[in-house]
Amino acid sequence: MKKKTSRLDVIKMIVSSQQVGSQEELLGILKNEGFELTQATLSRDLKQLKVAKAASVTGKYVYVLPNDIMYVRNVASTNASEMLMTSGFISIQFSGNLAVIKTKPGYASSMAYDIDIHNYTQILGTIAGDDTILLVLKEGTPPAQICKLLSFVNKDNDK
Amino acid sequence: MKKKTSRLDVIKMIVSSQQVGSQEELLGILKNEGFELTQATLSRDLKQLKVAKAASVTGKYVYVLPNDIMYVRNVASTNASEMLMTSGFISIQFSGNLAVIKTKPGYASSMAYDIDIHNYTQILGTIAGDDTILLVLKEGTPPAQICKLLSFVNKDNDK
DNA sequence: TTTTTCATCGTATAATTATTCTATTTTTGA
DNA sequence: TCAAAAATAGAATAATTATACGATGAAAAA
Repeated sequence: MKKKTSRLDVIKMIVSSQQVGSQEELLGILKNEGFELTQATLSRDLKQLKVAKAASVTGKYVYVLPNDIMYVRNVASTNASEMLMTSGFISIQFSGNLAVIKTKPGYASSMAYDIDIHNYTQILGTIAGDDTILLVLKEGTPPAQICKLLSFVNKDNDK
Repeated sequence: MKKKTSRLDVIKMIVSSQQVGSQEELLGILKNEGFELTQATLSRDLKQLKVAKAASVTGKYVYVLPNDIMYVRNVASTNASEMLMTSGFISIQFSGNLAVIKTKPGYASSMAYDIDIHNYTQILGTIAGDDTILLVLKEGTPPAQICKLLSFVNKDNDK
């Protein structure tokens, strides 16, 4: 009851915040959190939470929440924002599960390409004209998340 | 090599079109397709493909691809869909009342044209880039129906 | 050609995870 | 409250999957 659901919540938090490679390992972490349970119970918990074990880019198997199942974290994009920002970006607007990016003339297709190669799971695909890019977003993805992905974050001001 | 990559492709198609619950089971299906391999190799393949095993709504564990992409088998189907199947089709994904079709580079516009001329009432219109097509669907149209229209039907059975 | 390197894969086995069976606790309904 | 039903979980084990190791073959280098 109370105990179980709170345990499930903790499991979700652990799994989403660190790389857990086995149920034994997760069991140890839970123990530190004050949860005493066996591997059998944990297995049932994970099944209920629909947590999956998937290969990560590092070649290890880690547990992932159902929302992240398809998500491979490719973190080598520190310069991605720089690239985007310097390649004619003008604006981005959202409408439902679509986003429209305006660019300087001629910049759209190369910028769309830059977006494409990242294989963001939240962006199903892009179509570029000359100065406009249409992004089709995964359902339910908040605009802020897309902005963050594309590093269109407002770092200095809000106006 | 050639053999391995084609095998990986087949695995992707199988996993995306049917509910596979174990590597043994998948091994059997692959055998029917003419692939001889062991569970060890399959385990490695799945790791490379980043296929995950996750609990499904039915309470069973099934393998899932790292995204929602529906891969399609390239079998000749003699009708209008043959054209689609042989013209660079790669994958189709859905998001709300939109579908995004990925094609080989350069194939999108001709494929979109092929779709357009059918005047499907469930497809309001298409927009094509170089390797991506956006389909705007009539509201409420289930993805499966679109796949059927476009003859992306799952021919999953054991023959 | 010969050697080296690299990728692939099978065998056997280790490691991991799911489940059966049973016990205990909690909830429900009268 | 009390009995029945359902939920929860542990122990043991079955089932499943990953991997160490060695073998093989193909490509690359010498």
